[in-house]
Amino acid sequence: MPELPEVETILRGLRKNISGEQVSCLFFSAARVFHSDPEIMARALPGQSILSLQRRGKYLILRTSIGFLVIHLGMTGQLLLEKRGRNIGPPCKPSDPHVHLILCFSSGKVLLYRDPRKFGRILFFAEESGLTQFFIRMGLEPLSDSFTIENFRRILNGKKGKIKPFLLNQSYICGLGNIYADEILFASSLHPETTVSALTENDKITLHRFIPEILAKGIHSGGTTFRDYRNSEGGEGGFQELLNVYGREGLECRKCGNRIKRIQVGGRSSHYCPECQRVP
DNA sequence: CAATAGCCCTGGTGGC
DNA sequence: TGCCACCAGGGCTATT
Repeated sequence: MPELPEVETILRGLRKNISGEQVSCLFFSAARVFHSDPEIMARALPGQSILSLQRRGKYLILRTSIGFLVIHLGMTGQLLLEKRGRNIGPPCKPSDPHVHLILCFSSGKVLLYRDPRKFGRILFFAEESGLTQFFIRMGLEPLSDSFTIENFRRILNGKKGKIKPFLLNQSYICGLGNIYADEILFASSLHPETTVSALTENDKITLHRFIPEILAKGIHSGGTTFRDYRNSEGGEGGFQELLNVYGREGLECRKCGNRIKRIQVGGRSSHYCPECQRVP
């Protein structure tokens, strides 16, 4: 499940490898991952160069002089670089049925979008205004200067739900998913069912500190490979070795030795230590 | 407006 | 060994 650290790791890999590359040809499948008409994108992109790459929450944005290619990896999406596609026959048709987009570059490099579960999404915006409109409801970027304690307090203010669903809501803070949300709550010693309205000022300060800190650690480790995640070069991340609660149900808490529990909160499984994370 | 339930989708898993 | 129901979960839509 690619979350902010995984998307950031992919972004850095792509920046290194396809910045300035010119699209020579492309392939797209009929999968429902395309939330914009892929024909328009397919007509626009050949001949264009990748001018820059950015990330917004869990979205990747590839800018060309003719428009913006926006990609979300969903649950199982992968962006993979190949030197000169072994499984791509001319012009560029995939043998892997899970590959839904291929960008071939003039240099011979190839970028594949692969997504077995098809929860990902690909969009194309010819105008920057369309891009801006698309991201208008996105929340605070947790690793940007806008993630101040004042802004964090402001988005928490008046919320009635539990902290775990709050952290997962992309219109409040963008980029967190189930893994990092659980890890942030463990680091903050907060039970996932704590109501937002019950958070003390100290809780808020602690959360505000650990949200960027845990995400930065994830990026430093190259992301978390729990199952499907691979970086753009096909490699695995390292943060799964450092997880304290996610995926550790029944195992001993690294801090206190008690058994890690798993419960459903807001329809999502939540892993926590009943000893270290106080009951609300 | 805010919170929540249901839906999409397929590979892996566990029970028999 | 084979079969199959079941689960994971990001983000959107519909509902309360």
